[in-house]
Amino acid sequence: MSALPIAAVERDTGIPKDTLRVWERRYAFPQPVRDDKGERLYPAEQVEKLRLLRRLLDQGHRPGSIVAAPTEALAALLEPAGERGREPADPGIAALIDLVRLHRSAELRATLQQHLVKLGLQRFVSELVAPLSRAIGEAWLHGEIGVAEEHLFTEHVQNLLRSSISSLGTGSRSPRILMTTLPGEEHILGLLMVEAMLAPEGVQCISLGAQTPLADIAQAARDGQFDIVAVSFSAAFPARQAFRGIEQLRDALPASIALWAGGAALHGKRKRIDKVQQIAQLDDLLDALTDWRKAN
Amino acid sequence: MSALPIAAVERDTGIPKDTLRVWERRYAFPQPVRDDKGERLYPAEQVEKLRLLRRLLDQGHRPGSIVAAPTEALAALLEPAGERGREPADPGIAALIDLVRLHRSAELRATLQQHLVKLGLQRFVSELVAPLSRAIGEAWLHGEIGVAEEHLFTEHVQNLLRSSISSLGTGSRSPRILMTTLPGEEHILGLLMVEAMLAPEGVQCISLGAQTPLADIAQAARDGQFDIVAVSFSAAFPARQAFRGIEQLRDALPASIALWAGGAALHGKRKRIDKVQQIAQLDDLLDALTDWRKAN
DNA sequence: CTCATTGTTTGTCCTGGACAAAGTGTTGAC
DNA sequence: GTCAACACTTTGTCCAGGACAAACAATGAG
Repeated sequence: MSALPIAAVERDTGIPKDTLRVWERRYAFPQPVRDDKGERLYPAEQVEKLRLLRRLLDQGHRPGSIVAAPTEALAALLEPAGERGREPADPGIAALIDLVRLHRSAELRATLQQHLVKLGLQRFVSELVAPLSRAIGEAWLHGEIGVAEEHLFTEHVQNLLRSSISSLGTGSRSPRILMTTLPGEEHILGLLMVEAMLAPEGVQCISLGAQTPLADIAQAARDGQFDIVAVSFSAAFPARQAFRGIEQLRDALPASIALWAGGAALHGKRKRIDKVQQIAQLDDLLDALTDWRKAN
Repeated sequence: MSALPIAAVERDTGIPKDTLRVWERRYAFPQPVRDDKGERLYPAEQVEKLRLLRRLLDQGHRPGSIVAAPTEALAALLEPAGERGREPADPGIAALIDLVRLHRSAELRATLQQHLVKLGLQRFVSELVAPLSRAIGEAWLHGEIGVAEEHLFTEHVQNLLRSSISSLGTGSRSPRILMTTLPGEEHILGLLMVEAMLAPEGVQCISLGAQTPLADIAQAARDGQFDIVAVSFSAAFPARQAFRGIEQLRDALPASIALWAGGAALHGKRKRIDKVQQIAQLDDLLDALTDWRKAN
């Protein structure tokens, strides 16, 4: 557990091998030990710093100014965002985060269930789950919770959303929507939130889960006579790759099928793509749906 | 859609860039075109052959004898396995596969639901879902269904299993089991099947979903006072990597916490690891559970 | 301030070499 | 004939160091 080979570091941090080597050459960090074969072995604390760097890059920092900096200076860089962006957290959300942090599975589930019943599915998603996931993401960004806790949270919410959606039964009205994520995007919580917003409106939502290759999406959309294809991107997904993927998918789809794209990766970027409906917020989904139904 | 850069081919086929280049050097295949910057562009039909090669490798063929061979010869190689291994398929399973192939979502769901009610959760999993997933995997291997259809099937089964498990409520008896997959393994159907087998026995199952880093698993297992950690591996996961991961996880866990490992990746390999309970079949889970309860 | 131009940073790709681990085949003992 | 030990071959992954276009920042003109 003390030192990892380069392939493991790539998997754990999401930083490609090539980039790890070029950083070492240019910025003198990381500086892995070498084993008897001369291969790189990254000590745990350097991997930790690499994870931190990844977060900072996602926040918009540039490698030249942070890779070589000492770890303490980097930790400080995370703070401003914390102070600036952190609203006086909703007490309900703070309580839920505590449950996650303390591994109180049973209570977490019960509390979520309670909110769900009180708010109804759509408001539960847009008013609680969405800000809560953002808060969890931030807490992870600041090292306040671990990966396991984040996974635990995601699982519970997924279970809740899936069973709510299931109990609604298959929608019967148009449009028919095919939902999935592109290759490289494994997070499906966003997708489920979309489904939870739309299913109560009688929409026929079919999800393919994560990472469907472009060609297969297009094929399935035609075969299944769908009206709309919806894809979602988490904050962790590189924005450029997202836009490239959306453009390619738009080209692969017949003009008669609409393409909806949303998620944290697209926020803040003002880039627009022709003939693609970009969804900035969950609530916008309902407007987009109304528009579509008017037009068809 | 006509030619893909090397990074896209890696994503689509699962074959690493390094391997693609070394195959080109050694076996004169693939032979990508070069763009004006001198970078490789893989024509669609070569990518198709690469996908086929990937399937054959998973079946146990070796690169030296298949990479250079013409596509037609390779297609023929897939047949024998089909003829030899294919039992006179269970009519129920064949009917379900047809529903998947034809994108009959509503009927698929209804039929599955029907089987579930008839068989009960545990038999539904061990007698229907397990052989069905194997059959789906084979159908994909032989190109009879696409990625989208496979995803569709997985989603439906997941929804069904998750809501059944949810409706059981949290178990109250010991042991407490923490379930997840290791980094690189994104398939969680196996995990859900395990949970579905154990939850009716009153076991407290907590799932972290896919790809939890080793260190976080160990941490969470200690923090949550779990008795057992269970990990699963799909057929697509490379066996060597699985064994290495299991060994590392065993070392990271305190001796008081048991480690259970199972899944298609471990089948056929007779390798045993000390102090790890290897689960060959789903039914063995119940025996393992009985053993654990006797011993504790 | 807005837009176009120039300079810098940065990720990804390239070549060709190396080597250990996994796999295959052979030999010899029982 | 079966099994274990050995040598040989195959194969994936790593390495170094160079190159370049796309993204980004800085500068200057209208």
